[in-house]
Amino acid sequence: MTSPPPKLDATELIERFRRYVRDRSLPLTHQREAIASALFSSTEHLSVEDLEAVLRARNLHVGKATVYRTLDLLVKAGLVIEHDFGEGFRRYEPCSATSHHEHLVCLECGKVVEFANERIERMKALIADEHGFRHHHHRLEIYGVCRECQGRAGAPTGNQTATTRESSR
Amino acid sequence: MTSPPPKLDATELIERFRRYVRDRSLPLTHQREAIASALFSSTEHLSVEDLEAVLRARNLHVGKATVYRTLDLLVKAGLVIEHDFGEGFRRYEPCSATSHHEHLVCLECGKVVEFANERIERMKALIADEHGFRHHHHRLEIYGVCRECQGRAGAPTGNQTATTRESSR
DNA sequence: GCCGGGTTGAAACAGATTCTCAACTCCGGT
DNA sequence: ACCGGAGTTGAGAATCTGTTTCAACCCGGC
Repeated sequence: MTSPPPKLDATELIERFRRYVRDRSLPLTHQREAIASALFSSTEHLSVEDLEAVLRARNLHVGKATVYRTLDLLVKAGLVIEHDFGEGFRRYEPCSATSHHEHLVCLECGKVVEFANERIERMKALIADEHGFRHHHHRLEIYGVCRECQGRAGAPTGNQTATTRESSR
Repeated sequence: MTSPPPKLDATELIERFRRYVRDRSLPLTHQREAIASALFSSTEHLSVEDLEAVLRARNLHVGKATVYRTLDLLVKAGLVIEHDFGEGFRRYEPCSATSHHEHLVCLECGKVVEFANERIERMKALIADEHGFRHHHHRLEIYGVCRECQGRAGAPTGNQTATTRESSR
């Protein structure tokens, strides 16, 4: 069984971001703090739209151009991971403390469940080797229908009940 | 050992497409034949832009809406596989005769190498199961640097133009 | 050849992301 | 506190991929 990977503390991430920005003599603006804080305070895979909603809820006005620019900065700083689940837009996730993890995505409700698997990790290194590639990173996403959604639509299979809800769009 | 997965013959694929269309009482238009033929005659992972270039080179004029619609049809027919390598657009590949395969992508030159791995295939089914997901499809891409590119410079000193693979998206 | 439903293509549209550029902010030096 | 300049911001325009619209057109059965 795979356990839910705990995230780094939001405060720790913010601190690292401040350091990153300062070390490069870049200005630490209110907008940057607001965006980083909003994103780090979540454990979901947020879209830009989601993020803007969080900021609005905090009564902060930040232009979308700035949101995109700051996200790029956070990715470059290695504090945020960018995902593309094939929805036509990207999602962003605070950098996890645990090693690389993969994603199960429900095609019906968009729920994303994370899992880590040591064997897959090893295997992908092996395969890269086998083909003479120096492995850099990889992406593995499994798309399917989660238990809850199987209960609803077409599947005549049993309708067992709830599992933990991890994230929804 | 993974061997290069051979494609189905272009003629065979075209024939299947004709059958698919006919069986559904859909009209077999010149545009559909042209698009299918253009795509099937390639073993690459073509973008819509690539495909339009092939059509132009054959002096065929097909509207882009039709290209997109026909690609959807081919995917539905199971004769073409749609890929999203996170570049901001999709690529299409004639359906291979072999089972599902994965992709190794070189970050330097953009080369794509295909491989299949039975164990990964099994493992992903297992993981989906474990989380109560009905598996639909998945995507696994390993990004790294191929042997040829490792031979060349690694430092940011020189700078070959070679390939511009700097996908900002 | 006629007819009718499915198809086509140009252009409008839609959604995500990037670009433009004048106004503004951060921050180190004074 | 004040200045100055480099870097940032934001509103909107622009871009890019992909979809929708709709009148004209083609395919295929009769």
